[in-house]
Amino acid sequence: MTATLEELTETGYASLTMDRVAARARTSKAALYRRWSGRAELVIDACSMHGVSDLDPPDTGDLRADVLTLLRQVSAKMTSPLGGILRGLLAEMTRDEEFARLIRERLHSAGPTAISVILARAVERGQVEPRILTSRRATVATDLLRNQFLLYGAPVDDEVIIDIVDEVFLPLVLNQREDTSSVSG
Amino acid sequence: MTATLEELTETGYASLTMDRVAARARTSKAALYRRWSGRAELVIDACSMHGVSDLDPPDTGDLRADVLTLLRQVSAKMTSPLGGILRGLLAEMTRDEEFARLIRERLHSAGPTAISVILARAVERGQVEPRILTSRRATVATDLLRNQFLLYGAPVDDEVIIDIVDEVFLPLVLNQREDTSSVSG
Amino acid sequence: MTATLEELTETGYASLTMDRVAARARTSKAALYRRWSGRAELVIDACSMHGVSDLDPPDTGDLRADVLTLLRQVSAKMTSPLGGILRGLLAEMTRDEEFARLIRERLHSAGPTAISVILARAVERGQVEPRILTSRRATVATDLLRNQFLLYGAPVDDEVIIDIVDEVFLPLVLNQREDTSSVSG
Amino acid sequence: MTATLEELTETGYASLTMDRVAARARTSKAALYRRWSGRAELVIDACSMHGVSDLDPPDTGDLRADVLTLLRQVSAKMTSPLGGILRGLLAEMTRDEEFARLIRERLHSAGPTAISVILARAVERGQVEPRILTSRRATVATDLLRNQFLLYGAPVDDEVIIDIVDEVFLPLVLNQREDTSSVSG
DNA sequence: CCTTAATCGAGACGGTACGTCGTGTCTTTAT
DNA sequence: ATAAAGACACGACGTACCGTCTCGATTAAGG
Repeated sequence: MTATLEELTETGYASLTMDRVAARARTSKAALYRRWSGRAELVIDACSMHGVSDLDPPDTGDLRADVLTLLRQVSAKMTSPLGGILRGLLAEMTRDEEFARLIRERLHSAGPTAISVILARAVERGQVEPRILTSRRATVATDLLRNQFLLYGAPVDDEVIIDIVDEVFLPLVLNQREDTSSVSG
Repeated sequence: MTATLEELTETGYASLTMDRVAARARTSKAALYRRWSGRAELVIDACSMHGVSDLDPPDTGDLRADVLTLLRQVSAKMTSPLGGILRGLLAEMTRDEEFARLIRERLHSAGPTAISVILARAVERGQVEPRILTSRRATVATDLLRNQFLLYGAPVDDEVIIDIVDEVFLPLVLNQREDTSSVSG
Repeated sequence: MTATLEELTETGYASLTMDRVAARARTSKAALYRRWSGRAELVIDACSMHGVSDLDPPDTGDLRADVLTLLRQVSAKMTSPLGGILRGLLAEMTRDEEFARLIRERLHSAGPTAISVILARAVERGQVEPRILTSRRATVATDLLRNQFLLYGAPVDDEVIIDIVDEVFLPLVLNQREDTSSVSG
Repeated sequence: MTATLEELTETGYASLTMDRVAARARTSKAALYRRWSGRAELVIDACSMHGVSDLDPPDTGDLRADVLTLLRQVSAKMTSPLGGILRGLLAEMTRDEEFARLIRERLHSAGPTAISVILARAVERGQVEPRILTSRRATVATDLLRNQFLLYGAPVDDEVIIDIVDEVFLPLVLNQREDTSSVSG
């Protein structure tokens, strides 16, 4: 619903109310509750409909540049109201497991999906070993960025992003030869 | 306030109300608002007073064992009401930067503090290079665990914890010689 | 609202609270505030709906008897919770002129209306001159009774009522012939 | 207490709070409660100390002029915060009879006292029969004025005051000869 | 002159009511 | 028959005063 998105961008997730969404949409609360069971569901749907967390994975031919670009994109997204939305939804995951699953599906697929595309290309170029794609190392960069955002807010300092990439991500995913040159060099 | 903690453990952060805390403490809402400016401040204080996020860093003589133990302790903590509290407070960090800072100080110091103690001992044993202590790599384990908890809830699967330690943490912090022996050994 | 009246009769105007009225009516405070802007408006409406200040003017064929009966009826009414209500509303007339007007319309019409009916019949019988009906003398009895109640409380002594009628009211409204016989006789 | 009077004139009786009086007097609420048992007592004392309801009975040599002047003085008083105070105190008379008595003594003596002085002089001049002094007729003018104020607020229209005097008061108190000359003349 | 009392201001306390807001459901209108 | 508009019961919010009570600090009186 476009009214929902407008409310989200104007007042943020915490201040969004069903009343206001209904009023702005020139409809009734009952209509909202017919389609969504509550605030969180409404917001999730509004976000995923609008492709809020969609990212087009950069393709520069260089893994490091790709990852840096991706993280900067994610950081920029979090600076928008989406940051507050993510916080709010994480808080509401305590309600039930079903709802938690829904949130994960709709909101947290973006980063991991994009990073796996980037990594897949690096694997094709021989920079990264294929087994990395299915390991925990694949999502370390986005995971750390998300953690950084949640604790320290957005935008994430570019130094932190570079740190995550050069100090943690690249040493973990680049294959041996690259690894040694990067870490010990 | 002990009444706050009782409410937190019984009904969780999301369901905690000032009215109930006041009633249980046999005091008045006014008294609560005199000391704390709202629900979040009250909870933060209650938690930090009670040392909710205090951890005694394990000391087994083995870095891997220490870290595994620590992460399991943190996971256990998050399984308690503290998990919901953390989620709620992260959501409320949008209010203002001052409040966000307060939350970071009171709640997120535990993990990093404990891991740095563990790492310091590993440095003394020669397992880890001193520069790691001040690098981003030091907190990678707790950061990833926190991220895992926030996305997937508690308790965190022990396999995930082991994965974080063996796939990410140890390769990043152990020096070359140790690295090969530990990971490939 | 019947709940309001019950509260009024049980605890009086001063002790009536919106919370209790809402609770007793098995409704919500919000519903009360939607219809009435505050305690006073609620009470006014409750009283006038229930015809609290309605009086059926006595018709004995004798002006003196009629007026005595009326004043005794009013005195009896004031002895009920209505007395406290009147006091409370008079105090709240300071709020604004609009509200003051409302109170006058709803609560103070009873006495004057009844007395004018009584006087009109006396006019038909030739006991009272028609011009009295529109003069200040018409309401002297009820005005003095009200003043007496406000200063000295209810019930008003029957001697006072008789005094008001014989010493003040009748000498003022009875026509010349009657006047001389009554006052100087 | 001067602070009480200042509060009364600035915010009126209804808005007067013990906290503010204490703050303005640079003293403590405890000190107030040591001397007075509540708001009403405090206000009564403050008023009677300051002679708020003191009136100096006019002496023009003419009963009608005296009474008109007196009523106009009273009306002027009621236009000041004293009007609201009177309303508030009348409302609080429901508390207990002892308190009601206190209010009557302190606040309602002014009008009646002054009018009896005026009437006494008229008796000396032979305009009024002595028995009037102890009858209900003596206070009719002030009683009606008070009633008028309570119902319709202050200031009381001068026409009303004149009406009370010429239509009600004088016909009741002037002796026969004066009566006919005054009313019909 | 010092000490002990008493008194004071300042203000926190437990309560209670306020009036507002948001929720999720249920009812009324008016197509 | 549907859907907007909105009333409804519920309950938490944060504020304001109430009247009481506990502090130190400042006096004042007594030793």
